[in-house]
Amino acid sequence: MIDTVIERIEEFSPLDALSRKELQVACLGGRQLFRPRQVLFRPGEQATASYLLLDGFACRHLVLKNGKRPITGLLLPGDIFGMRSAVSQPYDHAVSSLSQLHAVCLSRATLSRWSERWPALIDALWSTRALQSSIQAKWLVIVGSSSALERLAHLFCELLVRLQAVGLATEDGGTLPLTQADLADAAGLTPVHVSRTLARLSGLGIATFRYNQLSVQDPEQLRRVAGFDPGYLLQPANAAVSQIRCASDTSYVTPAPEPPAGGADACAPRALLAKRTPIPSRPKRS
Amino acid sequence: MIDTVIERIEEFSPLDALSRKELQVACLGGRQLFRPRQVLFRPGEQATASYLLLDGFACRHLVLKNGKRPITGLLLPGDIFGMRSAVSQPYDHAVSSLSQLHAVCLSRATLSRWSERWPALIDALWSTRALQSSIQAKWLVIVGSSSALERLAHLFCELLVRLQAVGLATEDGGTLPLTQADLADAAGLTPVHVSRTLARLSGLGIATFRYNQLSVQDPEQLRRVAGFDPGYLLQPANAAVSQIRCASDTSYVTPAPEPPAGGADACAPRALLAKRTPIPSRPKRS
DNA sequence: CGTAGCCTTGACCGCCCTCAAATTATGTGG
DNA sequence: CCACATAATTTGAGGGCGGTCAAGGCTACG
Repeated sequence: MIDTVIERIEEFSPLDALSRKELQVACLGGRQLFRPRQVLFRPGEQATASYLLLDGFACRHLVLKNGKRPITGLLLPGDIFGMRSAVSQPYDHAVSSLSQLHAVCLSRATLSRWSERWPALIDALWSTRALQSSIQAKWLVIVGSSSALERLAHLFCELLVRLQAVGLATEDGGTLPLTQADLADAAGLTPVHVSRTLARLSGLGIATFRYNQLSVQDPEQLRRVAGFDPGYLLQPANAAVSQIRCASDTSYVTPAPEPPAGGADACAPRALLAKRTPIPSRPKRS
Repeated sequence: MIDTVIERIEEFSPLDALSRKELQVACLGGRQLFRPRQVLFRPGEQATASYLLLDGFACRHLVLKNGKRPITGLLLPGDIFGMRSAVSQPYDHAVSSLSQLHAVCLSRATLSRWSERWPALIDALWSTRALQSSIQAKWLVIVGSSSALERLAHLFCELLVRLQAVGLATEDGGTLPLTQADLADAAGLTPVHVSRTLARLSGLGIATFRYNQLSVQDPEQLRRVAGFDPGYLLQPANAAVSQIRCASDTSYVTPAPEPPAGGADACAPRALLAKRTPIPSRPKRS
């Protein structure tokens, strides 16, 4: 498992032999076991370390006063959490395990050491975090604009693609250590309605989810129902890095053909010139 | 307006006289006018500059095949957009004006120059961007777990706080250059239902929204209905900076009392020791 | 074999969507 | 200033999706 996880991380930023070795050692040494439904981070907490998930599922979530537990992100093997907090920012949400899981503890000291000696390693870790933000943006769109069937279908598509990246699924299915209540909280539905919707998905001959096993009978149909476009999951080469990297690191700001000097640049009012089609002011829905 | 916007930006990262001057000059020189409902950025596009909004509203949004136009973020005076794209990443959504607006064009060359000479300035700009991500996370929770009344109330609360930061509103109201259709797309509702819900908000004696004017009769009640907690809008001093800044910039990773050396750190399995209360496995819903 | 957790099923209902039409701003040219 | 067109909002009727409450079945595990 460790090796697949590392391979996946390398897809974000290539690692030389030494930094790969460093990561492997950390994985073997800092490994920890968590039981299901344990709270790993609380809101307001200042993390002293971040974690790299090796196996099992976790989630970012809130606990509201009305008892709801909205899940804002699912964490899968290969994902990292506690990164921002380990740097400086206190948590504004909670992280909890959904299944039993193994995670590697990366202390702030370790991160600090790595960032001096193997920046590519840190870049890769930040990139996986950036991907999580991208997923969150997609969730906002999905939850705000689609039906229960579409939401679950989309969630399944996403999870399968993410799990395939670490060899834990095919497009025909995989193991999802989630309850229907977890799916409900992630999709903004109730468990009861998740149950009914899963029954419908199954009845349509598209996919079944039982005993933590997702089996997709008709992958193409599943993607069509979900309106799934995997684009947001593809880490655009090194681009994901720059998304997070601070612009004051000039090595990432290509100096461009030299500014025309002076205060204000000769910046063409592109949008005004380009006279583009306006937004359809009130498009018909569905 | 320019001065209030700059003052607000300074709250994220203090500027010395020179960089403030630089920003002022840019604002005066690179200023551009956009008409309402113009597309400023398209998905897939590679921006050549980013923009600082001086007055008027804009939004980040998508246009789906079914005709829906989910709004994933509202851009207010003092907000910045095109920042990531100007650095490297192509856009994955669109940015459009909602009202007539003025924005300052900051070319990549300008950003590059600033990041060399006045990193604090760039930090401040990135911080405002980080705040937008934080808002997006909150929207995901709101859209996924609350009613139309709560969503609109929450949106109003948020907009008022954000506008107060640039002196464009009080807690009793302000001007929102938005249509009900815009509110609908931002809240994941239909315009028809927004109309009804606004009528209800007004009927309850809480707030009225007419002719682009939001008037809050009972601010306390509005916040209560919304379940509004402004915490996510407070830029935690300099913390927002680090949220984006790459950890490989070691000046932001406090070196800590020195690692115990060696590969794996003596990292206590905190969560296992701390035997915390598990997540309420299936809490009653409101 | 009993208990607890998870899932299913049914009945009921309310929120919100859809379609459609009327009404009220807003803007433009005469 | 009025006539007209367009956009925005309101209102009504009807219906479906998804929530709520509650009971019963299934699985796992001690």
